[in-house]
Amino acid sequence: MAETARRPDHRYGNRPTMKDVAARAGVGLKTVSRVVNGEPGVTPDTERRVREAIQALGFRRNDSARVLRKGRTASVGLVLEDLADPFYGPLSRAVEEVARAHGALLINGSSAEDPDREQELALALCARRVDGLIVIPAGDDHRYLEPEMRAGVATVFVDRPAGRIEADTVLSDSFGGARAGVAHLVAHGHRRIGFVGDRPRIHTAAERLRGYRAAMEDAGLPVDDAWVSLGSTEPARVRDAVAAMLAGPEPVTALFAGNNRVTVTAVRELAGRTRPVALVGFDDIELADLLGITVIAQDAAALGRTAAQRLFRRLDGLHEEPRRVELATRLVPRGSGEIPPA
Amino acid sequence: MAETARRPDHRYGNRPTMKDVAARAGVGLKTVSRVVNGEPGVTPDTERRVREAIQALGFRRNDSARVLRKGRTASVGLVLEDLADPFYGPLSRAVEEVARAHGALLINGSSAEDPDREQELALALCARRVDGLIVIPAGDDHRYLEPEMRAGVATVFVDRPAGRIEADTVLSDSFGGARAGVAHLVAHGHRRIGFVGDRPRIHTAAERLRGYRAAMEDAGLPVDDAWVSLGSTEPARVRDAVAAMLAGPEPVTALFAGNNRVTVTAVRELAGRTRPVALVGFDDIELADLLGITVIAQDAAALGRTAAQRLFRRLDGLHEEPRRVELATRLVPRGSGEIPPA
DNA sequence: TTGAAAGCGCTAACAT
DNA sequence: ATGTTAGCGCTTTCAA
Repeated sequence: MAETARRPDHRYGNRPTMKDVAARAGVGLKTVSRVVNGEPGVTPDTERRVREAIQALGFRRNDSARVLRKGRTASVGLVLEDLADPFYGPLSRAVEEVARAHGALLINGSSAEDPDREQELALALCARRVDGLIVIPAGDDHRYLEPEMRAGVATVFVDRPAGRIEADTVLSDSFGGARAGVAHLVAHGHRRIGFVGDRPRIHTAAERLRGYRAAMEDAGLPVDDAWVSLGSTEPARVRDAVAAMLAGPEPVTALFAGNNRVTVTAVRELAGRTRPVALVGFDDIELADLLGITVIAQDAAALGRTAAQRLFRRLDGLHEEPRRVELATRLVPRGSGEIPPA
Repeated sequence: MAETARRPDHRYGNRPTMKDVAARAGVGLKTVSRVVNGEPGVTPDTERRVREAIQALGFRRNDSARVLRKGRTASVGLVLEDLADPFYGPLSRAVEEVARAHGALLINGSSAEDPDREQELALALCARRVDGLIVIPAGDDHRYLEPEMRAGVATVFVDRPAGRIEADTVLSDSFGGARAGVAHLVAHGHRRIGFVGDRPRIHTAAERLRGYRAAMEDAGLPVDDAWVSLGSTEPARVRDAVAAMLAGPEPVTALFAGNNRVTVTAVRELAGRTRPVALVGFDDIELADLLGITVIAQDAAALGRTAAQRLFRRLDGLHEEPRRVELATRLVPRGSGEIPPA
């Protein structure tokens, strides 16, 4: 009596369903559902039989089907720039912890700083019907998310603000941080200070440059165009920029590095030189303490945590105007920022 | 003529469905499906009308429903130890890149080195019907995954082997790497060498310790129990371990650090001392070049890439015995490992 | 070229 | 306490 497959076997390797469990346990489908979901109204004996059938068949609930019916996926999406960047690891982890506390899984992807890829990723996540979306923008126009947000996808932007739409946003105080860092260099006697940062269309890069200019202006210092260099954070580009600022008859005596990638390369470049050059970098870096690198530290985990908390508050039904939160940065003097002008 | 809601509005904020698009475009449901999925057999004019309706309604295909029907989710799960650990960032990113090349999304979660949490996460991913699973094990018994793997979830273990089941595995050569690192210290004249590693039930920690013992034995050197310390990688624990080995009348003259977390703390501890102590660490670390830290480097990205490639080959129907791949490590001398005994 | 009907595996609503 | 029915939004199958 050969039993023929009831279902085409291209799917899930022919996994058992609740129906199969019900048949085996000799109960109704809904009873299995009750046991699986821990709902009340099942006698201990029935429950035992159902559990045995589940065990014997190796049944596991298909959450895709569940999602389709319930309308919530218990998952949130995180679009960031590069999972491999040490700045985003703690941020992701913090988002994950909050999600976990709310019983949700985290789906994440890297935009690689490409606006098209950001959009493609964000929309793919929406198609998966993530309950919420946390985005570290690569692009500066997020109107493509409007239909999704109207349809109920809670969305929070982190690290950089949303472009051309209103949305919850959690940022670090890039402007204030950079201003404080540059002021610190000024206080130590520097007058020719260079700024090497990320591409200008990146919000944080622009803000930090603005902070630099503000601090210079506060001190009544002029800014020579040759002291400012924005662009890719590729080591070669940064190295060239640093070298250029240190060349010539009136080289800068101090540098402000716009983010962790720039700082790392700048430190390497300065290490090969004899004349001491002061340095303050935005973002803390592992082992910066041992190298004596003065930094403007921002709390990546707090950024992620704050954003995720906001997201889940929205999912819990919070209805209010989008809010913009700015987290303070902290100057950590370790030596490199306290070197006097040569 | 008030139009009443056809669907309860607790779901997806009442998103339009293909049915809605079909009604608006005045075509059948299947025609919409054809357009959305780029299937042939639709006249340009019909397609245009459908696209207009999609645009007007802000329709986006519900992939949950699609998954239910098709049986594949185009997503893979990654269970790792801690997304915030700089070792796992590049690994995740590499997995993501491969997944992306195959049109799949990545869902990842941290086990926090807790076997129960690893299992909970892995099974939650299976319930979501990820097509495949990449696991960096926290536990040492993975029989719980047997039903899932039989049901067709492709599974690859990375960084550490699976416990009590047969499965594809991608590892670094921890034994060989540690052996080479310790041999390097021996070659520089050290006879009393300490080993500080992670908890012994973690496979890589055990293998590296084995490599340490092998190198010592190769050199005909005895190993004093006081020179070996395995346990948590918490800074306090590591600091105490290092301090203990450096105390007493016959302190170690060199240290082998079992992983990146240990190395970082060991470097900090040694930096505060006057007597020079040689150090070789397993795992490369950012800025280790500037600090002159000699390391056994492993390629985290290659680990992730190799595992993901294996996974997708399985998903493409590869049928063969589970294989175990071991990637070579590389000794990178930078100074700390070449310090002679005090 | 197009569409109607069936059904993926589950849960909500409503019997019994 | 338990079961039956309908239907989530899509794809598959088959007919027109």
